[in-house]
Amino acid sequence: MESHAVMHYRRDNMADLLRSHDINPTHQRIEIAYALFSRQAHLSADQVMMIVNDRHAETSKATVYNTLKLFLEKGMIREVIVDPSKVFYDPNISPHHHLYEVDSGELTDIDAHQVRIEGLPELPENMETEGIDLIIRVRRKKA
Amino acid sequence: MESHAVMHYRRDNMADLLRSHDINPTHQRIEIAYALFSRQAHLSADQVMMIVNDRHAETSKATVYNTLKLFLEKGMIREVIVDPSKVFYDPNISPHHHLYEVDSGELTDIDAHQVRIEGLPELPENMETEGIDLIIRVRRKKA
DNA sequence: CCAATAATTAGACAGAGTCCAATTCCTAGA
DNA sequence: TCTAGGAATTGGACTCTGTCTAATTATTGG
Ligand SMILES: [Mn+2]
Ligand SMILES: [Mn+2]
Ligand SMILES: [Zn+2]
Ligand SMILES: [Zn+2]
Repeated sequence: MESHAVMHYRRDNMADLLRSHDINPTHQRIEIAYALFSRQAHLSADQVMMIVNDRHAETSKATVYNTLKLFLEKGMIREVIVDPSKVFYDPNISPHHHLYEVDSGELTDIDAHQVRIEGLPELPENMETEGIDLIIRVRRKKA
Repeated sequence: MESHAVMHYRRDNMADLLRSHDINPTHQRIEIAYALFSRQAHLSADQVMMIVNDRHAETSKATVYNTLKLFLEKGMIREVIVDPSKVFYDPNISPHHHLYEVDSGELTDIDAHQVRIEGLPELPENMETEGIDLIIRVRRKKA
């Protein structure tokens, strides 16, 4: 007996997920959300574009970028900045860090609850933390 | 009486600095190193380009990019990936983290010695850490 | 001084992301 | 059911960062 069922994201969950983040569900938005959430993977805009238009073209580049930005603003996804050439979008919004394999570009999640960061300096009074990004850059040992 | 004199980088230090990193000093490389080290600032390639060609054009875009990459390979500078649109180059190679003011793009150093990061998972046997990047993203409090 | 090598260069090119005006879609009300 | 108007989508031009290449220029050791 499982105490926590693994969340499965199906296409027909997407409209509710979108609405719960104050986003009007449309065909394109549902497809883009489904690309990210069904895979639970870190995808670039270009990868989202290819996934969504795999069978037949139906979503423009402008819409992919508009939509990812909208999801971001509404807090439905996160962005991960590790590769200087492209942004990755992350359907996992729970507090977590990243392990980045620099050669392959593979990104792995690290639960933030098991990590403690201590000794950070106080922020100036008029500043507030928006987020703390911890990235472990790893590479395959040579030879 | 100061126990530690603040390091001042002058144009005529640059050739030795370059040589100490196994880099052949040339006019362009000296100018680019001087742009970074005299300011001790985090600069984008484009900013370096503008600084170096401020008085009169003498260094091409290709050379700026070639040279920054060379400095990086030789471990003379670091790169900082926080902004999705451009890389920052950092003349400070001592272990440190970054505070990033997302609205202005301003980057501030945080000495790594005063920060402890605990609870990171073990790496797979065939992997090695290349670096740990900790970025505190802050924004000005609204109103 | 000369030949070999190293460094620089202009400019073409590529990829990520933005922008805009025109079109299409959706929905609330009549 | 029809329609007006706001919301969303679109193609494609555009910008910006960074790469590449073949030609030129600078440096160096003999
Ligand atoms: Mn479809
Ligand atoms: Mn000069
Ligand atoms: Zn993640
Ligand atoms: Zn720094």
